[in-house]
Amino acid sequence: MTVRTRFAPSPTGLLHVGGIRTALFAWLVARQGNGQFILRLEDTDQKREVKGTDQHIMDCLMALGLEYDEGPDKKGPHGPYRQSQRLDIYKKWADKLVASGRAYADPYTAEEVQAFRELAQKSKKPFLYRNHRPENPAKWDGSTPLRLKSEPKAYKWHDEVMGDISTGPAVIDDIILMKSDGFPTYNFAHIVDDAEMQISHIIRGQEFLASVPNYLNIYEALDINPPIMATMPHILNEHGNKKLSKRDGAKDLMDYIKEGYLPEALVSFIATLGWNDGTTQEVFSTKELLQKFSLAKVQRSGARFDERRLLWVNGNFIRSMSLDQLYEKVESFWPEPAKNATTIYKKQVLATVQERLKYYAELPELTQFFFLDLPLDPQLIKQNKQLGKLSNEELKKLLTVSKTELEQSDFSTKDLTDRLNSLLNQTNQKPAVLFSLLRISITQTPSSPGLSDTLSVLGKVKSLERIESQINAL
RNA sequence: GGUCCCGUCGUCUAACGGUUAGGACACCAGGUUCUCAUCCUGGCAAUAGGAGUUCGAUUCUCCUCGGGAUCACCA
Repeated sequence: MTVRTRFAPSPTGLLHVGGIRTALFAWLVARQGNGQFILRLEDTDQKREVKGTDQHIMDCLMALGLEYDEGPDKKGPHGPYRQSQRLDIYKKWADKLVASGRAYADPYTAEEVQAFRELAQKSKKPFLYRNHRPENPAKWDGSTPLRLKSEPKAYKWHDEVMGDISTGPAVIDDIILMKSDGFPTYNFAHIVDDAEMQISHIIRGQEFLASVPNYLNIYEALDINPPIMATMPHILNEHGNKKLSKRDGAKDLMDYIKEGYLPEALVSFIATLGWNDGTTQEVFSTKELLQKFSLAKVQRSGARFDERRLLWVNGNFIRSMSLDQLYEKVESFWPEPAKNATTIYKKQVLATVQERLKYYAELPELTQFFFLDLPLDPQLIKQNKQLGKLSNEELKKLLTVSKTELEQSDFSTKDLTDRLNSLLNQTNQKPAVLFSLLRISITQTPSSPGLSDTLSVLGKVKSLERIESQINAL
């Protein structure tokens, strides 16, 4: 069997972590099986469609490296890959069902159906349209909905993730296949498309699980063998009480890319949200995922989205890069004043912050003092536990002595370290006092890389200049 | 409400029916000549509850409770 999986989003909004995980797993299954991964846009609801989101979806997949073999912008043998361009195909299959007596025209208005529904709710019974099925429906002319003439029965089926599932006949109903606007419903369209496109595995979110028995009924009516099904549990928001959604503050996946999260880190994090290989491995490269992923080990319960863990994973990837690699990735994230700095200088700066960078967008905050003189902030000294106790005169004295000593340094890290040690002896001060004072004087920021590294990279002229400014300000 | 799925540290998770219930994130404490970070060491912290099967249950069964999904001319 040729493995063919698909990602079939509707272009009605931005893609977040939950949606992309379904795509990732489908992609992994396709690549593992040497098969194809297909992108299909399910744009059958013109009202809900949001312009531009189709492109956004494609951009997200590309950003994460989830390349698809067939899709709206990629030719394939089973196109087109937009449902709105396949209406004649659905019509053909619908006619087949009409001909075989398994579909009929819905004679009621939406209001009438709604009245049935409310009646059922009042008597605390589940609403079933088939209880109102007309005896002699008119011939379907496309101006009314087309409904499945269902055959209620119990179903048992296997889900690659959820295991064996069984339901009773009560969940089977005459669901709508074609809407009165000529578009198919999702329920019908995806079955037709998956068959036409020879999809082998349907990998999708939990929201569809309850509808599977109805789908099985359609598959039978159409005489199609259902594909393998795998249902992904939802990713929940950080409170664990709701499925992740944009409205709940779930970030658009592109936002993470823009903030400088690595695609590989996002992939690893998303994959391990509800999946693990059974060992204690916490971070996976895409290559490793291709070797180790399996639907059978996907968790059945929903996982919460915890951004702190993503932060850790991302930092992990950043630290594992070579300086040159990192330098390349970080190019567009430098602070404005770094524009005129040399490559060599920027690389030196980058080396000092590589281990404290969690995502690229932090770079300006972490490094700006290397590129411009920040305004003196007296609070930094005042609020320091040790320095706050000293008088301005004492501080001045310490800085002056330090300046004199550092003026003789060649500003190599080695020499700086030696001279800083010697200064500790000369002034009889603890590092917590002297080094803090120097660090604050030079960076004017609450936290920064180590002192000798910072001095060395910043250089003799700038360093002494800043110490001088601090002395004058006291 | 009906139906379906799920329930191990705060979070992500591991544990052929036999483990002092393990790891990771987060958090806390200590160390790495200063801060932040990294790294190292240590700490906190869980089988939702109750029956049953069994010599023995996180694991199997049932009930209760809790959470989620779904019940649209949305997907």
